[in-house]
Amino acid sequence: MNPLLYGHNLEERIVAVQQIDDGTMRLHFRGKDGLSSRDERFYPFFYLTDGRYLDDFERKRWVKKLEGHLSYQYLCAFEEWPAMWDAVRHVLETHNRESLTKADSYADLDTLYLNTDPVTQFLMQTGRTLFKGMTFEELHRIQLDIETYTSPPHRFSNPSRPGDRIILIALSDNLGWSHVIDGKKHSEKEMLAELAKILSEKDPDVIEGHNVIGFDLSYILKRAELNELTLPLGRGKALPKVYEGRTPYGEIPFETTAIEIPGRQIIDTLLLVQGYDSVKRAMESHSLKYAAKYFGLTSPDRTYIEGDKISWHWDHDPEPLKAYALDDVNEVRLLSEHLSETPFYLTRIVPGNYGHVARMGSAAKIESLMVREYIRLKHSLPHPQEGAQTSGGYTNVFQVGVLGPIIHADIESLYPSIMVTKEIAPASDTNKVFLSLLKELTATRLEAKRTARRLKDPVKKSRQEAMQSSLKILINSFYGYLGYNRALFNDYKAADAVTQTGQQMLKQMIDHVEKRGGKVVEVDTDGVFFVPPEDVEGEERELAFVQELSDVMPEGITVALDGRYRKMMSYKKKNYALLTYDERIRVKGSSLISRSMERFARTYIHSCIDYLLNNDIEAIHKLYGEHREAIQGHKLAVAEFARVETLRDSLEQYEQQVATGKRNRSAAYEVALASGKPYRVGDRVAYYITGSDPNARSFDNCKSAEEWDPNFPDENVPYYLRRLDEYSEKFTDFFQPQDFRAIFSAEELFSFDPRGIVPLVTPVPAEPSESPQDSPPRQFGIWIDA
DNA sequence: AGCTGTGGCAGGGAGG
DNA sequence: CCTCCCTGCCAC
Repeated sequence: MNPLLYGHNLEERIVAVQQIDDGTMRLHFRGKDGLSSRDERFYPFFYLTDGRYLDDFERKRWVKKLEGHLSYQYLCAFEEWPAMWDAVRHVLETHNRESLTKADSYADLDTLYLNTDPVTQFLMQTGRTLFKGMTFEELHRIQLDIETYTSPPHRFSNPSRPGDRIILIALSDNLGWSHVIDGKKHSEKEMLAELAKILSEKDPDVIEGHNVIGFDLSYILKRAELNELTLPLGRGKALPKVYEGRTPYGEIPFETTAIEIPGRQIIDTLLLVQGYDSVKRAMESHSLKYAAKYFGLTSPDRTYIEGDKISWHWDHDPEPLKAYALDDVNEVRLLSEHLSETPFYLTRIVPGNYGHVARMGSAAKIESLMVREYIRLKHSLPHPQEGAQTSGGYTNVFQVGVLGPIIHADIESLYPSIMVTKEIAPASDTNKVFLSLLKELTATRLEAKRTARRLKDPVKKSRQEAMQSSLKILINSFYGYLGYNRALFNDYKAADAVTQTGQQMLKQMIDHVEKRGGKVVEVDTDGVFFVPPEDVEGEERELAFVQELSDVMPEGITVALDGRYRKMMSYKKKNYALLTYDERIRVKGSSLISRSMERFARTYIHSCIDYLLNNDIEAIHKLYGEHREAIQGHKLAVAEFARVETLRDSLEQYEQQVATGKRNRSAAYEVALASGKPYRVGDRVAYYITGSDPNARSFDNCKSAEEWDPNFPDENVPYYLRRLDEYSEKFTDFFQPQDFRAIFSAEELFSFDPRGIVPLVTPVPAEPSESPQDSPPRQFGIWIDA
């Protein structure tokens, strides 16, 4: 077993655990051959925290005291203050000095570690340890959703408000069981006791729900407290642990609450959806209903009840509520199956339990791997570097217009490959763990990829696929970790070396394509779009050409064919569209496709691109005319022309910042304020522009989309016509000026003649390159450990 | 409270 | 009109 990837050994499986007096764990394993074996092992890893048990003042004091390589992260791991102080005192006494410096032995800390309660430690770790060797299907997962009563006129239920309470608890599991605890038949206290009883009998490994941490569990625990009931929801009747986050303004305790239930893992599908969308950025909302639809998990006869109708239903027509709640837990189960397999398999590798790994970011995962190995080596940890990274990927556009055929060649895993081949690693990583980890994870990924290809069984195949794709994300984060200002092992010079090398390699690829007679259209970071030389025709020759590119690259760097396209519309850097050989269109870039645009604009631009790539100029002219007419004739529904924005700050904060001149007025906030409704951070506001001035300032001519009345449409027609023209102007560079004017004009169709209009191709002149001494030196802020 | 990085486009508003 | 700054969203 490779110690770096401790826990990844699938040959063994822990079947039982026993605590020995001195705190050592006795773990019982069963080998793959089915034979039992026994191993006594000191429990090797603790729960790494970010020092939340230390207040800032104390932490800084220790950071200062333990200069250079420090141990504070290790010491912070102790749950209780007294235990930590004992540890510090003991270490200092043993070493007979006032402070720890470099590379002190941690032998003594092993002894101190015994001071923490091993059972608690173990239960915290069950996700990582007991689940090792298990498959996702073997987990017993229970889904939970509560419905609450809200006393009118409030919009959100509040567990502390008289009259508000839990009215239904819906449960289901992955074995086909489901149940509703009915608030009409039981008092709230009985409902909560029933929940504890069911959890104890069913004894699930995992509790799942959408916003289950932020809402359901918080609400349940608060109501239990008010009902003076202790809720043994954990294994061995352990009580849930609640960590109230310290918010500076002390509001909305829901959002900062962390909950742990010993022996069980909590999976919040809201967090999984947010994590998924933070990479993809394609979802309009992170609600359960939207996410279920987005992933195609909704059943056709599902019951929907609006949040503000729940209390009404409870009073007048309670039956549909049960169906609704059961549909919710059903969707949670499917959503979780879709998104939690990845973090589940990562718990084999990353220290931390399943619930924790599901919430961890990439940098936290890498850091925990690094720290675990340093502790295993009994070596101290470095302090984060001050400063900032100064460079990134190379991006350029060489041709604007419609071109084809197109090859997209990209360098496979550019940054990880550079780090491995050029041995770029943090300078502070004296034990050379970083690169070993990177290489080991890459090898593990390739193995999973090979296995996935080999397997026939779709379930096993998809498991390997989930494993390899989760490793890919982790591997790609190693570069980001180098430039992360809070990383213990960050190294900005190393990060810059990686991007600089990447730039060189991309330019090398561009040069070679041009040398061979290809026409480079657009490049970004690790890939090149180009029209191949004339002699390169057909897929086979294109592949051979890409192989040629690969051969001129340095050892260890591979170029692959990422895609081949009939045509490409090159617009600006990071903004383009592709026409595939099976006639599909792919649009990329914030100026061509963005959620901040009006919906009519998104479809309009998409259609224009479609017609442009298919050389149907007449259709563009027609489309433009139709849109003009629709706007002028008030034929668009409000959803088509409304803008939807997310409120990122509270209304109070917005008003205060506007009053002090720190911020401009903005339409979304003005609409929210005018509505008088209790908007909260994260709520989305849909609004449109009124009046008749095409250049109206949006913040004093805006109205909520809900107020729009199709019988008395008051949207600002000149304004929306101007928007249409602005969107049309994106296509200026694709035509001769007179052609452009003819296409995007309101003239009748019969007077428009598309013959002879051909989309242009324009080479982009090279930007004047800045000589380094001309640019002012980059200013660095003062580093503050917040 | 928790957070992987840089590069790039566009829109709104304020002020010259 | 232009420039600057800020924010949002997106590509990799």
